[in-house]
Amino acid sequence: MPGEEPTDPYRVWLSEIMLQQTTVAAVKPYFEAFTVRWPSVDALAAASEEDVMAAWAGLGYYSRARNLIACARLVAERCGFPDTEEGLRDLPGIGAYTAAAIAAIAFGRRAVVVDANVERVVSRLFAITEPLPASRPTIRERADQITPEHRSGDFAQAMMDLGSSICTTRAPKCLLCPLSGDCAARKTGDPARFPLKLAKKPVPERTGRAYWIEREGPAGRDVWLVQRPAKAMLGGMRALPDDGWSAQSDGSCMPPIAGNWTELGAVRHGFTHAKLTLTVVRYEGDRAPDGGEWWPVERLDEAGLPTLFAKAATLALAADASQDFAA
DNA sequence: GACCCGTGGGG
DNA sequence: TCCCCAAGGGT
Repeated sequence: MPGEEPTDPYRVWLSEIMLQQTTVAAVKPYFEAFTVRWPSVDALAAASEEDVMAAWAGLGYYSRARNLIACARLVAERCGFPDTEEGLRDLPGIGAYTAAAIAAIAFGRRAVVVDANVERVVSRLFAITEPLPASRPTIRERADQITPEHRSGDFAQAMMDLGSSICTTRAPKCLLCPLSGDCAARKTGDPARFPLKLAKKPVPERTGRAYWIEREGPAGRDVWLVQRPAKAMLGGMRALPDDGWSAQSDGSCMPPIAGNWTELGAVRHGFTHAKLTLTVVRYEGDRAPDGGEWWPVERLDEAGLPTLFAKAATLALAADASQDFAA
């Protein structure tokens, strides 16, 4: 990966977007699927938004997928990626980190690449006692000082590898670390204390309901799916209808149509800033709601449901199965 | 700067 | 089980 073979800006960009706040293991199958299905930025630019969102389902942070499409279309229109940090920085979904990473790795520019790994390594190397996030400017300055003029992309990848495999958040493997002799945090005797961080706010508990509405359609069983509004949580994704729960407030418990509803159970799901208990209820009746679509239950895995609603669907289908068994 | 946005794995 | 957190960006 580092150095030798020419690095395709499209693949570098795609992998960097996918890797934002996401582990390599989680990204791998998605990266493979995307690059097979859309081998170039032009191919991705020509894809439908619906297909890309569905292909992203399960990876999380869905605004990345919306920005991915917008970015691909801009780049295709302009006949290629800009080859400077500043040019890249102006594209949707590309911030300071990603612009620096692409400029360095794909275009061989000198750039100071600072992600959470580099923050940790640098904080320890220099034993920076100011807590994050206030220490960011200092960390960036220090990172700039140790970034070489040439092959800064390889340097960045080496720093990130060091941070993810040796200079880990907990129990850093200092005995294996090539920097241990220079590490100020190691000299303090407690390197894992770095980087210092401000205490976080507690995560609220929320409750909500999801509605399972089934019919016997012309080609088999269908379930009613809706598309979530673009900007909110899980924005733009297909989902089961729900009662309007959010990270800020509980749902209303109001079903989308009147009728008999049967509680099937509940699923738990943790988001970054809220924990949710989602009760799944099934409609017993013959009316159809509006503002959505019937989706074949047999092909539900192709609907691109975010993990929360995939869990809810699994619960509903298991309840169906046990009911069929009882009958 | 603060807050919003998912998910899966490790300890 | 629970908590922490990861190759961040947008507002």
